[in-house]
Amino acid sequence: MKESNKLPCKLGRPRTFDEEQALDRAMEVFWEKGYEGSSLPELTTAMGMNRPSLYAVFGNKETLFRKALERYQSTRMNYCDVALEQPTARAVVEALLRGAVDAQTRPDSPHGCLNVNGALACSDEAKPVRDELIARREHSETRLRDRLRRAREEGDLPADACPEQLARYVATVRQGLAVQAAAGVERAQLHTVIDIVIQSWPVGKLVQSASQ
Amino acid sequence: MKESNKLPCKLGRPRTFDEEQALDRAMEVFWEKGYEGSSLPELTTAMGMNRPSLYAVFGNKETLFRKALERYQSTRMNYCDVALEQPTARAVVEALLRGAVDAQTRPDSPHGCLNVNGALACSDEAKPVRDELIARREHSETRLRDRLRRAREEGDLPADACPEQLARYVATVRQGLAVQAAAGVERAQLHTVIDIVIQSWPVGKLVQSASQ
DNA sequence: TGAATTTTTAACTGGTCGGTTATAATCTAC
DNA sequence: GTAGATTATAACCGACCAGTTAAAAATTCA
Repeated sequence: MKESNKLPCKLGRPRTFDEEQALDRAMEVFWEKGYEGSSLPELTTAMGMNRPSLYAVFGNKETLFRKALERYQSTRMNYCDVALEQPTARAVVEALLRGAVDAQTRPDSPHGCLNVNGALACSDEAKPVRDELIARREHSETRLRDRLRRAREEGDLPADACPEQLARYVATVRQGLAVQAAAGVERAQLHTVIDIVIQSWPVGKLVQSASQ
Repeated sequence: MKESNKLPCKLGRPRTFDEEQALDRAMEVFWEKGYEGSSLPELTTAMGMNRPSLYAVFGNKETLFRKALERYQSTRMNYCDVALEQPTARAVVEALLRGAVDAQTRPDSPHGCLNVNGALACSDEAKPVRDELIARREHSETRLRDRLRRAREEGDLPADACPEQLARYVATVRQGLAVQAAAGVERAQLHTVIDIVIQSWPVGKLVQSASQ
């Protein structure tokens, strides 16, 4: 059984590519064109490697995509951990949204979020990867929900606040921002959207009575 | 010049399909699988017609998609006109968002919004289609912005409110809801997201001071 | 009946898809 | 220098893609 040893052996002809850099390039192609919109010739060209090497190192297109997702998580979504450690729920939400917008509008990367761009609607063949993306977005929402539950316990949110609902709300805004970023909306404009969310945080009876 | 006469002539072999119904089926396929994820065999099967007829009646895949977009606008986005005629900005926004969620979570239709699902990230070949969708979403946002401007003139919104920013915010939430709906989130849960938006509307200095 | 018109059917076109195979090139270890 | 290991190159595979063509079938009108 010939298992793909990822470590480039010292024996044999040397590789002409760096595995991590190649994965970054693949991530960017998927990010910009989606899973189905990315062809193998595009991927191999961007990655600076030939097709048999791609299959030897990364398996196939789907496993390459999943590894690109992992890479995206560890290099572009690292603001999430920082955000969830903020002292207040309000600061958590703001850091999460502003971090998302900044990551989604970097001039040196495709715009939008790979976890949304990768596959939103797709053919039956691509549905496993779409479901993977859905699961990742849900996981992110779950982490926020748990953090908001803690905030309520700490008195940082009103006792009648609903962490599930608030997390769903923030996740919705975040995904909406991703759609806008993918469409080319400027970073500054997206931050003004976050201003509105933050101005009215936390949403509860206090705000409701004041705004009426 | 043989222009495609859409009207089925009384002469010749009769059609086995209804043009409007066929377009509805095509719309649903594009809605569920996106422009690139929809193949011609899938489309012709769903539409109950053969390929030469499809080309004779609808042009090609891209023009079929654009006609499906028109059909979507006139049959599934008709809540927009009603929403924009609501008496207050708050009622406009609520009708717009609730109408969107209801249209995006109908049990007899694909979930999500065709204007987002159709093409978010795609290959170079499909970019004209993607740009058409972006333009349609922008147009929708522009209509809301104009309505909010009117609301400010009418004193329905604070004088220091920013219609552009508010419209962008609502559009962002709306597109976020579309992503969530496409992922299979329940209608009721999405309505609770709207509850939050509406509770804190209008967002302004009043709310800001109250929430702090 | 038969000519004209339109649609259906089925096969075909060149091109691209993801994935594989065989061989040539390039390295280390001995 | 040579054997063994690994990668690069290029051609190939069957399947499917969007789009077209040619002929058969079904209708109306004369």
